[in-house]
Amino acid sequence: MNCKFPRRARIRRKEEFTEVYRRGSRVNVFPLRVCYLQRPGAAGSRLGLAIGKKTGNAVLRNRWKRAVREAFRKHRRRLPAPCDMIISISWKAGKEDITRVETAFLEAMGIR
RNA sequence: GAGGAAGCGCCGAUGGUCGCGCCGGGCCCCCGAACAGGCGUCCGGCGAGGAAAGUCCGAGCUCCGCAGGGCACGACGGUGGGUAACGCCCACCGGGAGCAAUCCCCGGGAAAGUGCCACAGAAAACAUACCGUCCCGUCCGACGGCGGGAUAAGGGUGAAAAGGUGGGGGCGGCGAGUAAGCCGGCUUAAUGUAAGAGCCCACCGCUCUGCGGGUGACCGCAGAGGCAUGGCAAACCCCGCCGGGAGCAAGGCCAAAUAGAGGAAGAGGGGCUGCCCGUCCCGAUAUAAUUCCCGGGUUGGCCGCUAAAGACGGUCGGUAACGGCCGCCGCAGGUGAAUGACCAUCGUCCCGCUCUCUGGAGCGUGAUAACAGAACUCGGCUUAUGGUGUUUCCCCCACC
RNA sequence: UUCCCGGUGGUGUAACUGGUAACACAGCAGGUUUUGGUCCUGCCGUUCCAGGUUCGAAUCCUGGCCGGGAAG
Repeated sequence: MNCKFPRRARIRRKEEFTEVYRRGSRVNVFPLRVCYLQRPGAAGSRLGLAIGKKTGNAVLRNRWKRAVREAFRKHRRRLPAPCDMIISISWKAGKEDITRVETAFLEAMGIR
């Protein structure tokens, strides 16, 4: 199973972010908020992170990013169709909810 | 053994699996070929902190038609060192706290000037006025009023009242006399009797002078002066000393894109922030310097970018901060922002059970921490913090 | 990155050049009233926090915390 997560699987440009936000669909599974856009024919799915200052201090924000990236990396190849997704964190989430990132990610993928 | 005070450190270790970024190398792809570059893959190396934080100081570095003077403005403030520099550090001095080790101090000037010191109090700063007391003169029948003078040993206040403590005596008369002695008896308190200053003496404090010590802040000793001139400069201020401005979005290069098109103000504008002088640049009746408004384009990549006044070890100088020399190491470089996840063993800790010589030992479950994440780079400061190791010192108790 | 301003009852504001923390509304309690309203009285404060200067700090100084704003 290929579980790599290279840099080109990241959304890094402003216009790509705005396109996903404008034309994408949304799914909320606590503590995650996912905005995604299907891209048929693409090489693979891509991930963008939008974690603002309300989430916590720099250490806490880094923990959230790492947890979300790890869940995406593990299950990237098992997604039904290639798509771009932007994941942010619910403002109600506390730091104890980081452990629920992977199950929430799988649930969001199953709904889709 | 108990308590305390200063430092100096460490942030779990080892192995494995998967993953990310950078560097070096191998293979493969693109290409006519090579370089550069890209993609994939493999191997090796490196990959957050003592505060990376707050952005409070000081620098390096880069640019600004050189940066010059004066006034403003701002920062600092015992002395001597250290340093690239500092508002930092070290040592010492002075003051304060503590039995002590030790800790704390925005620690210059209040007889250069201005101002403030509420309430209370006679008075809050020329010891003068005021109230009180006494004497004299005058008015009045008297109480008392007015004027002048004397008296400082009176005036409950207040944060602060002209340095503090202790002892002596104080005033008038006699006496040659400011000495002794004798007589009278002022104020307060009920009598006896005691106490009473700015007077005298002693000590401490203060000021001045001289001598000695120290680079200096300052200290020690001796003498003199009864010693009229509070506190606040984290009030204005004065003195000394320092400061050109902006900041890696600095600044430079490449690529891409668009139309240097329209309107208004305009004789001065800008280079240093407020002003004056000086100096430099652009411009002066227009196709005008410059400023503003509306509209259009790009919001990609590379350099700067990590070697640092660097770390570690030794040695020498210095009380120390630190410096000289020698050896050795080469230590994160992201850019919608990498440094992560899981497993095993060991270590540490909490809880439960069992054994026990009450020191501990074994087993099981759980946790592996608090504060916290580099963004051009250093030197500091400040703030946030859970454990833990170790060194030195002080005080108390017990024993030898 | 650079710079500026502010923080006072629950809310909105005062407090001169340091000297008793004041006002309005709201809330609560009591009184007046047959009841309600009006009216009267009382209560409600770590002056954002911690130090310092001072006899005395909301005010002055230093360091934090939080909020807001300006320029590029």
